[in-house]
Amino acid sequence: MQENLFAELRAHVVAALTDIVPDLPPEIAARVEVTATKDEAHGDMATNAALVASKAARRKPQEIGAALAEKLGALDVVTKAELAGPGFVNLHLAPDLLRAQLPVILRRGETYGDATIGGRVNVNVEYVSANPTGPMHIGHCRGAVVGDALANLLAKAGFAVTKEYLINDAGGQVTALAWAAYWRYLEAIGTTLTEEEYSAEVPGGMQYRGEYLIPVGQRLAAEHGTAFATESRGVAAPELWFDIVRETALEMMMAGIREDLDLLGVTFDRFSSERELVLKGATDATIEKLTAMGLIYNGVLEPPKGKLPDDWEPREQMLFRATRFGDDVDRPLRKSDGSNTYFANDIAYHADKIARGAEIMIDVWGADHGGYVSRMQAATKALAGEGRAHLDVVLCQIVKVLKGGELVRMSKRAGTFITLRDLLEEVGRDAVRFTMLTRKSDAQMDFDIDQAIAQTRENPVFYVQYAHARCRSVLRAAHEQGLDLAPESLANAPLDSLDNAAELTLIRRLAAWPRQVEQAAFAREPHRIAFFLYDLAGDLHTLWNRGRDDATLRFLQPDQPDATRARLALVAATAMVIRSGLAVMGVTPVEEMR
RNA sequence: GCGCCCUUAGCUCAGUUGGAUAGAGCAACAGCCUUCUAAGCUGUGGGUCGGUGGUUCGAAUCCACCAGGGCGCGCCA
Repeated sequence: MQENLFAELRAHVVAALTDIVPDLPPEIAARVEVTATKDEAHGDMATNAALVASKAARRKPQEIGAALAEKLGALDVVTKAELAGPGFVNLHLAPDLLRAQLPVILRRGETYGDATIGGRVNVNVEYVSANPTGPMHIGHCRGAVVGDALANLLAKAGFAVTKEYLINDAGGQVTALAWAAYWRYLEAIGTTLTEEEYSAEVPGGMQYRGEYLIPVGQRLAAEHGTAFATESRGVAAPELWFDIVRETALEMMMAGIREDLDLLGVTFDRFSSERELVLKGATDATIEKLTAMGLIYNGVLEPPKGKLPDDWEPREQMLFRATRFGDDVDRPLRKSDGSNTYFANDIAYHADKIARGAEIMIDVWGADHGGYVSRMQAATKALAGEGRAHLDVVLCQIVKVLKGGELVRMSKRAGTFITLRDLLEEVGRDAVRFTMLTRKSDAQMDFDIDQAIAQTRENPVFYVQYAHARCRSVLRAAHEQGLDLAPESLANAPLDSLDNAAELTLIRRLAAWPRQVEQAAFAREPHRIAFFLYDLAGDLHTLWNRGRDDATLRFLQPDQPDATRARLALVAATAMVIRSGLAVMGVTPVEEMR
């Protein structure tokens, strides 16, 4: 008995097909699929084996299918196999085979569904990587949840996963942060400057005017008094204060971000610092390496088509030959002042990941970075050589927040944007995480606050949580009646009495969980777990409601201890799979609804 | 102008990687509460999968072109 019923049946199908077509090429055998049927009238599973083998065997699909149906129909585990449509073979499984999944689930617990397709390959999942210039807002939230769930999913599928966050603490925005924090410092020590007078003294003008930097200024004032200002409490020479102000601001911003991540339940194995890499000389070393490979040259880029930037002028720059790896244009590595671009540092960072052993890198980015994908992939191809380490990018489209049917406006200026913390306080962690996974990440999403906290079927969070709570409620009631609920005890229960259609539908769904994990991991689409759980919850609720019309279908049947134990096994297994799925999503299962 | 993403029921969205008669929730319509079990349940109606061609046994899915929406396009990160 295999844990994955689909894999088990597929093995039977491939064996039978090999008998019928002895010289079947392996690449054809690899295309054989065993899938769940859409329509239960078509049986439990269907295979495309005859269709994919037809061409290689030079025989009609129907002919191979008929032979296949005959062989498969003779198996103990198959009650009926029939040729259908253009050459599918539909399999009706022995109910015993389906029921036998329950003891497997109960014994495996939450590890049921763990897959091996990852082969312990090292995967580095990088997500969030919000600039440490302010609190996390809702735009970061989706990437955080998607990245975290994807990493969990890949781990469950058998990959060796590292969750990583890159702190962008090297660029010009950190300089801007320091100047903004310095303003709050001047305020804290009672400067007579106005904000606009100050801003005029800041190179490029002051950014980051949100109130969240006030505590930074207060701490600087508390620790350093007026030492960082002129005697008249004006702007002192940056040499005097800049490094300390920058460090203090960075430290406090990162502490806030880590708190936010913690509230969201998002965890990392590693925080990498861009500045540390730069100080180590990683960027220069990477540029040297690429130069040695003949991939760096100095040249002038064509101006972009369409509307020109106002200050466009042709300029010679150090360029990376991204076009050699499929990108549209070669990409600059140095700014005109000779400093490195962010792209250059990012190449060095990905080289660092490869050096640390990453075989697959997955970056979760916002959609506004979509134009950056092909150049980064070009760079990793250049660094890793064809075939080895490679980069996948998951783009998360923007999230619009709705409340009371109205769009909640977000402006990053003046701190009017919704922070992640605001959202968590209003909706709660579990609802935020689940809701963020109810769309595929490359589709735009409307986050409806009212719906996320509604207690109706429209709200998938509630619906799935409620299913779990109902299972637990039945198990609690059984426990109070003195029934033995130990997994091993339930696993040994006689299960023949589980023969109602709604019960078998639920078991089929449970049996599909391992395959669902594999496919979601393969596609790098954690949202599929949310949809699976929603369907599973629906099956459980349907069965529950059947008990309203037909009391013999209720879970606890005082006069029938064997039937009760069988149903408790089903309920316990259902709760187990829901927990297992919620664990991937990072959502807490609830024991009861309040 | 170019590149990437999106377009599926009145609305919000799935769609098992190319499979059978395209699914769910909401809304609409028709039934159902002295319940371990109505913070609902059961059923019905509703579709040219944005459009046009192509690839093949077979297309919502792959390719080309077109239309609409979003994002991006040298010295921001």
